[in-house]
Amino acid sequence: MNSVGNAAEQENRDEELGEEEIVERILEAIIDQRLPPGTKLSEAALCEAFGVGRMRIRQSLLLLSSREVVELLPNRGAFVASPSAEQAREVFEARLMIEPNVARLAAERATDEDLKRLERHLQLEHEAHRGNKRRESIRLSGNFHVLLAEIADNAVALRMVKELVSRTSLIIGIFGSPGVSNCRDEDHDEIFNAFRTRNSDSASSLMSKHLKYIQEHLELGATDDSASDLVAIFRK
Amino acid sequence: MNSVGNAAEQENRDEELGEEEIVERILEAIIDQRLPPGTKLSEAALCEAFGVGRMRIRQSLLLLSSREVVELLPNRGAFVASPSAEQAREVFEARLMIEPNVARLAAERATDEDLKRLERHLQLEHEAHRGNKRRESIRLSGNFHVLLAEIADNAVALRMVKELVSRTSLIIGIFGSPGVSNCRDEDHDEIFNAFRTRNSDSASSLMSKHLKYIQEHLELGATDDSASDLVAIFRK
DNA sequence: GCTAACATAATTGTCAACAAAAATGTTTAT
DNA sequence: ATAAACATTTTTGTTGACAATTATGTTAGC
Repeated sequence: MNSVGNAAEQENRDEELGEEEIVERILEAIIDQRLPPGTKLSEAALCEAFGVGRMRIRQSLLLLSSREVVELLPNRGAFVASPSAEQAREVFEARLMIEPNVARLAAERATDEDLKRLERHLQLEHEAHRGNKRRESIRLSGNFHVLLAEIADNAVALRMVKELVSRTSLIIGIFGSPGVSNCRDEDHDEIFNAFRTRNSDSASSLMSKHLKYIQEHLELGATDDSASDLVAIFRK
Repeated sequence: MNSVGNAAEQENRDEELGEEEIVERILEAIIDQRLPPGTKLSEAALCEAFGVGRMRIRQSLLLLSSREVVELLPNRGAFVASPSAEQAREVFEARLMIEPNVARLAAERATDEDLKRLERHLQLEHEAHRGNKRRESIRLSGNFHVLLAEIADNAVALRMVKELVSRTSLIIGIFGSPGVSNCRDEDHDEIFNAFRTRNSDSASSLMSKHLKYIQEHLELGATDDSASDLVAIFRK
């Protein structure tokens, strides 16, 4: 009926949803690419989808826009952000600043329990990869990076990595090669090996190479402006 | 009359204020320590102060809370955040991840015009320092770091540095030695010299040392929880 | 005099109606 | 037939009133 999602109102039994949950749900859908860049997020549709009042939705969209994952145009409404090539470069530049350091700290601080968590996670990644389930694969790939930030045990860095990973999902959706899953899990495996041997320098530099690899396999430089996809699509 | 500010309604002539401006104004007051940590930000007072409706204020406070500079307690209202010692450590750890890299990039990318801007800024810092004007000094010290992020020309990093600098102002207000201004401008001068000679490695490592210096001159480890300041104050 | 229960006031959270703007569809004139 | 002007519908933005919760002040009981 509406384009946002047909899993509506299955959560009505549990009283009401907080805005934090709504943000998380929408974010998840964006990361999974069920909500591709440019999608209109109409307030009415979201109200029905989550069974909440307009105010909640409005706050949630404002929060999402503050994370740069939703664009809020005055009197026009909310849209899933479609990052430009320039923004994509900035996101990766920022990731290269932060995540090698996060990986280093995580390698230093990981407990045995953390290593087990990582191992379980990598198994899931492999299964999703072998099963050729693209959505699941992208989601888990991103989650690996978030998991490292959790292990690094720094809430500030965690928030930043979460935002950068979300935006990267959008970037891959726009500039990524259609068939290929962009994080190859061999890279993640290598990083995990550095963790097992407590080689934090190695973890850091491997993360650096990994991010550069992802960026180099994007097709930046082409589609200049995101004015409207239609004009780009229908000119040969 | 109200505790928030007596410079009320001087902006009514220019139609209305957008939430972005309100956020910026409140943020500025927090950075200047005119709004110390823990201050209640009542909606009604802010409405009067800025001459806008309650919705604008509500949105602004939500935005500020998403930047971790305002704490939003359900049914209790908004308060200026008072970071814990643990959070302070996390903020500086994050700054140490990001800002040395920002300084390196800025040193590589600075135009002649940028160098002039930096020089002018350092003059202002010196004047504020000599004039013993603490507020202005803190504000300008923070602004130096933001200025580097602008020169580095990365919007993502700029946003992060802005947030981290804001939170650092709160941290200094809580854990800083009362009399001393925490950024010594000699450090900033040295970093600027690295810029002049285009020594980006030096800029990076100087920034690292600078941040460590600031952190070491805080008194972390003491006041564990920020339950309520009063109980801590009135127990001898 | 001190504590607990109650009543009052103030503040925050929510909703529904209304206003404003934009997108869409229709008519009309050239 | 095309394009501009107008009307309609849809969607967003804002205001005000009301409900719910918390804070404060008062009284009653011990």
